[in-house]
Amino acid sequence: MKGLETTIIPEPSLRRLPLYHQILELELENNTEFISCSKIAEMLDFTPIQVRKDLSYINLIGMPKKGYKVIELKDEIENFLGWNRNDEAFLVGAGNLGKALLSYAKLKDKGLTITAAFDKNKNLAGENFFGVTVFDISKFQELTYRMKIHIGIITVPAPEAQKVADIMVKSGIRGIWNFAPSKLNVPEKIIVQDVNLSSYLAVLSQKLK
Amino acid sequence: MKGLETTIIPEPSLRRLPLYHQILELELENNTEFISCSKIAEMLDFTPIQVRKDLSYINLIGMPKKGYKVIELKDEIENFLGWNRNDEAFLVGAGNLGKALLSYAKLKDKGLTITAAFDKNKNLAGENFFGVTVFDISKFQELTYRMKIHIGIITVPAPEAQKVADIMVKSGIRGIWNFAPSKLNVPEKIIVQDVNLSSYLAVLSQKLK
DNA sequence: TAGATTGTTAATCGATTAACAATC
DNA sequence: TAGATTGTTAATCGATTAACAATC
Repeated sequence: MKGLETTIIPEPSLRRLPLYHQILELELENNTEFISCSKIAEMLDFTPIQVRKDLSYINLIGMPKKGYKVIELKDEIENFLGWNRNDEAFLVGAGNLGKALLSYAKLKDKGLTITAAFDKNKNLAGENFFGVTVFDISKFQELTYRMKIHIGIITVPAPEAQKVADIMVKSGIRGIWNFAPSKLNVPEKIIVQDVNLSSYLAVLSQKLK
Repeated sequence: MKGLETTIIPEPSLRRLPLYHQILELELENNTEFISCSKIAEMLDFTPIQVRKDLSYINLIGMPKKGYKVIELKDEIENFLGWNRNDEAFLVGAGNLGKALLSYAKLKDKGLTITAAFDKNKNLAGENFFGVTVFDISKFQELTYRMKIHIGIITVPAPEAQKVADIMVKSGIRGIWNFAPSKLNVPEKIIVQDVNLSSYLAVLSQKLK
């Protein structure tokens, strides 16, 4: 039994864990057995100290002089991130961006399976993209209840995002992954994760100057 | 003439500016004339202090008791972010994600126009998506030189991203917006902006627990 | 053994938050 | 005028970096 007191991981560290995982997958393909923080850092242009600190939030001991066993560290990160559990999500907006996400098979390896897509365009209902069936948006609530889904993905244009969010909230969705460039108005208890391309673009342009 | 000493904006503040801009566009549609930091903060679930601090990096004075003129603040943010200049970019990878970006008309309002797309699939050469022509990847270098492009967007699958980055570097691209979940190996002087979905997903899952 | 690397505590740095004078 | 809000300087908080003992 572990202590009750668990240091919670800072968000910046949490965001870096998937990057470490990606490196570990590459190294595993090369049959590397051990990897050190310095090696990981070098590959990602981070500092070794930062990598070591980040990994300290994970339940794993490395070996002095050798580093971490690649397979163990990879598994432990997956474990920490919950990538071996499998969450199901519903996606709303079967346009190009929606289809891009549906086609992205790697999501499954990261614990997320999109089990159905929805769209307001009735012509799309019944279509199948990358093995995922599209339903009319009117079916969202019923199916969410029936399949006990609690993650929703929004890939509709900005002006429709709020309407979709309202439907999701009403249907009992607890977490929303929002790809529309709109600030969603939802009850406090709903988790919203925004992917805002404009912010990236602002940083890129600034750095280019 | 301004002083030589300009306080540079912290990256977190820079990333928030586009969010403020979005709010201002909404308010402008509503014909709101003035807006205060508190109002902006309330709409985005930020603190008023943070908004005020962020806006202080921008060259604009507000009016005590009233706030900022919506139109002025909007223009000044656009100016600060360089959204009235227009940069041209080439996109490589005309799959679903690539098409999603090509269809996203709002990019133009943010100073970025994608003027051509490239793909290694020769069947796509000559196709036109949302007004943008697709060329074979072999044409990338020549067209980049000729059109003096210095921003590249990578929307190919992970295993091909490095190859594309190499072509971009060789062609004189200075900034890369990378949507592939791979760490790119490029010379130090090249700016890379990664959009890593796994990091978002990690944060969302963590918060849901 | 010597040396490299981990794990962890302490120091530093930078962003966020607070405080408050200036102003309309 | 009183009160709300800006603009800016100071205090706080948290993440990053440094330092160093422990270990194989």
